[in-house]
This record gives sequence, structure tokens and C-alpha cells, in this order.
Amino acid sequence: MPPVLAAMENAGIRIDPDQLHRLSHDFSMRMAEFEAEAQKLVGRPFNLGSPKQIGDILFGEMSLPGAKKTASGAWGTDASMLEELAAQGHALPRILLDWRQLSKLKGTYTDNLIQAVAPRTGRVHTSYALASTTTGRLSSNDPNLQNIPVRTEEGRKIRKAFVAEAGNVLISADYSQIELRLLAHIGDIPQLKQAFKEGLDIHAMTASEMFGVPVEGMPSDVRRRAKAINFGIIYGISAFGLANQLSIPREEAGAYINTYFERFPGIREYMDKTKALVREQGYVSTIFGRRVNIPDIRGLTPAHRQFAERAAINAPIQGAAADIIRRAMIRMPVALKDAGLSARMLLQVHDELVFEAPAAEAEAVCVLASRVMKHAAEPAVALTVPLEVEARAAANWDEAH
DNA sequence: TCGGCAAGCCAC
DNA sequence: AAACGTGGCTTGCCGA
Repeated sequence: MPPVLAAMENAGIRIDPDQLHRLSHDFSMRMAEFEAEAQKLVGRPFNLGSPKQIGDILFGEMSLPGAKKTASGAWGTDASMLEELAAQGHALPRILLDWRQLSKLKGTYTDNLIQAVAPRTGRVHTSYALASTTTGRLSSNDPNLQNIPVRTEEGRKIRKAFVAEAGNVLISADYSQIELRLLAHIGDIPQLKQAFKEGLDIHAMTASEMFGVPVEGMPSDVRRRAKAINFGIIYGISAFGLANQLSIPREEAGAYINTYFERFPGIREYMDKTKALVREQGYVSTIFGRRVNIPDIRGLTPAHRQFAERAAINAPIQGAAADIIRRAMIRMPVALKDAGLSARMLLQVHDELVFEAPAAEAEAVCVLASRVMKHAAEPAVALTVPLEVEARAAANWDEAH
């Protein structure tokens, strides 16, 4: 490698290979048990990794109800389908779901991350693409470190294997609900802006506003629905998509959306304005001036046009968040140096930055990184909502997150 | 043996 | 019907 490139090589992050080896073995053993169980139920060997064989077994041989076809005409066997069948009391779908989870974790993460350790540094060095997304986000590849599991307990075992060197800590600093905050700013939504200023639970506030349920003692399912709606809004919501996400009838999802627009009329205005704008000029812009091209929207079929419209609604929000964290990243090395800190910035995960620092610097890095991130929009843009950052230090990524 | 597509699933 | 946005990566499968 030429010296200039060697000097620019990214710091990489340490993983504990022993931990991942143990995990890989554990996953293998448990997958073998699920496989034996599944084959006993079916009465013969089959490939649990083959959606085609699974579809034939579930809907051909066993004639289970609710079969759906994929775009190419094959039986669909994705997780939501298997969950439905499992809820009806069928044993095989649950085993397949459990097997798939472990297969995913082992195949995509555990085994691959061990392979990805660079012998020269003993660390994993991802590559970031700076111009590969339409919205301005970075993307990460070889290996992708922007999709390390976090949702399930099994998945978090992988995240725990991302560790600091002895004497160091990992520090994770992430923006709290940055996209909803940007929606509140861009759409100029008074209730949302006020809620963020007061530091309220935004999903509970949404639920309360929509369903008239007090925030105190709110049932978790009510909040969960409001949260799904808030995410849906950012994605350019459709009744079909929300219905699918919440496993509810489309009519009910449509009613939720109508109620939402009644309570937050500024959001509908933002969406209508954005659609008109993209039709007119063939692009939309973030508040920092980044353009996202969405050309020829007029020539598309209705389905394609609606897809493009949702992308146009999402792009200024997702793109502004990308702009802000980029600004923070640019300022971070200088800010650390000026503060006399030897911390290094290791990873970016869209709304999160991960650092490694001597344990003695932990608190100072949390404070400094939070400050730089919170003010990263300035002075280019004066946001009318505060940005909040949560920062924590720990020996591994899971506990820092 | 290779490349590409389909299906599926991980993250934000 | 590209049936809620942005990505990367795996296995199975098929044809060159």
C-alpha cells in the first residue's frame, strides 16, 4: 500500500474473536437441533435454507392457510408469514423462524466478522462510501458495520464482541430522534416542536394527541402504534404500508392516518408541497442545500409515481440528518485535538458516532462529542428544535449503545 | 465456475 | 402495485 494511503487508513475497531468463535459454535449446535426437529415434523430431510422447499412444504404438502405469492409467483415464506402461521399454533413455522434467526446471525455476522479481522492491525476496517446513496447518507461495506444486530438478545451477543483495547473504552454518541425533530422543524409543526423543547416522550405525545389517551399510564400497545405512525410519516406514509407494519386492516390504518393529519395539519401541507415541488423541478433539497434528484416524475405510472413521491417526502428529512452528522464528523477530530483528547472516531451509523478513548477520557469525550453533534447544524441553519445526543462509555459496543 | 436474480433479513 | 424511506449481504437457484 502506498504510504499516503497507509497514513489515511481508518482506525478500525477491535472485535474479540474468541467471543465470536464461541458464539458461532453455539449457533451451529442450536441450528442442528432445530434442523432435526423440523425434519422430524416433516418426516424427511429438507434444506431449511431454501424458501422454495419451505413454501412447497407449508402450502403444498401441509396446505396451511393464508398462502401468498411473491412477485415471481413463488410461495412467500418471509418472517411475517411464518409468524402468522406460528400464532395459529403450527409447530414448524416457529422452528423455521428460530433457525433462520441463528442462520442469519452466524452466516452474515459471526463467521464473517472473524474473517474480516485484518492480520496487520488485529481490527476490522470497514469501507465507507461517501456518495453511494441518493439522500446523502454514507454506506458501509466489506464488512457493513452499519447493520450490526441490536434488536434481539441473540443479536446483541454479536454487538458485545465489538470491544475497546485494554485500558480503553468505546463511546457511542447518538442523536435522539433526529429525523422526527427535523420533520418538526421543516414542516413547522407547533405541537411537535413544543414537545421536543419540553423533552417529552414524542411517541406517547403523538398517541395522546391522536387517541385522546393520557400519557400517564398509557398502554404500551397504544404507544407502539403511534411510534409506527411517526416512522411511517417520515417514510411518506401509505395506508397499505402502515397496515402491513402493524398487521391491521388497511381501512383502520387509513383512519389512523386521517386522524394524524387532522391533528398535525402542517405535515399534510409539507407532503403536498413537497410533491408539487418535485413535480415542478425534478428534485428536492435539504435545508442545507443538498439536492436529491427525482426526475421525470410526471412520466411514471401511478404506482411508480407514488413511490417517487414517498422518496421525495423522505429525502429532505433523511438527507438533512445526513448533512448534520457529516458536519459533526468534519469538526470532530479538530475538536478532540483542541481539547487535548486522544480519542479516535471509529464508526458512523447514520445517527451515531462511535469513538475509542483511554478510560480516563470517557467522560470528557462524551461531553465534547455531544456538544459538537448538538450544534453541528450551526451556523448554516438555525434549527427551531433542539437536537439531543445520548452518549455513553463502556467496554463493548452493546453496553455503550 | 461464474454472474445475476430472487427471497429474505440485518441496521437506521 | 417499486403496496412506508435509505442501504449491504447471504443463500439458493439457474443459465452461460
